[in-house]
Amino acid sequence: MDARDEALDSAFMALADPVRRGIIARLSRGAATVNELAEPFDISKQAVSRHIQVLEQAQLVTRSRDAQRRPVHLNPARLEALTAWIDQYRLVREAQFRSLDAVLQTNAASRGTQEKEPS
Amino acid sequence: MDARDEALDSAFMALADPVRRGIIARLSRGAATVNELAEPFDISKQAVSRHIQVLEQAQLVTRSRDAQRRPVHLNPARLEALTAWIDQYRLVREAQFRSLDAVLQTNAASRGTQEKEPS
DNA sequence: CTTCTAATCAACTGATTTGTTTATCAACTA
DNA sequence: TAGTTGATAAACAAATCAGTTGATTAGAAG
Repeated sequence: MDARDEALDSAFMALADPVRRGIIARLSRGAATVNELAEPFDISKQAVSRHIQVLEQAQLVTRSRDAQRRPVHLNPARLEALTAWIDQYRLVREAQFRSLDAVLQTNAASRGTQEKEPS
Repeated sequence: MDARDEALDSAFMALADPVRRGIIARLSRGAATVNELAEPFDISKQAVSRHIQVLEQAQLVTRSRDAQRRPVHLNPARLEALTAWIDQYRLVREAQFRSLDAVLQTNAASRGTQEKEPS
């Protein structure tokens, strides 16, 4: 059992906010500063700064230094970790659905639709 | 700009909890009842019931009826929607990294490692 | 030194989340 | 009928989160 993974906790939580997802979307086109990232949103720069801290703690973004600026960079590796977790279960289920399809095709609806667990 | 998507809000939020991720993991091996899902956790069945409601509201799971039981089923389509969102940005960034690699190889480190923010 | 800019810290408020316990509902069973 | 089981609802406390405003650090530029 995984499910005791704080990295997944913080990463999924970080993406559960439209502002933070907007920041991710912006960063996919290149690094940006806090002021640049805050511009499209109707909240204070302090609020955006804390959103970025949330993303940074989740390791979805990293930060560098350029004089008094602190550009934010996307970290695709963490995003990949999330898709890996999801696919781990999504693909299993879909494989089972495909198997079910195969069984139904093989049996060719030979018996009456007896369903205890409906699909 | 998407980022105003409440379905993504609720889905990512739902996965930001180890109990709910454990439920997803269990359901990837087949449907289960609340009591079965609650068994591995050290919290009350009521708490698990509400976790399932969170997953249901996020449309990550569905429920059917079997007498007084209410089996919970995984909904792989929603999981796929999450990977689709993530990949939308992850792949862009990784493509840019590959392009950067190509540029670096072409230039063959001809100039000193000058890293500013290419704005 | 003084001022401006980029960014963060601190304190506070209101809303939301997570868990508990108690009580209730609905369907099966004896 | 009464009793049992599966599941939920309601009310509450503790913790956390998202936003605000105001003050503060650190570096750049005058």
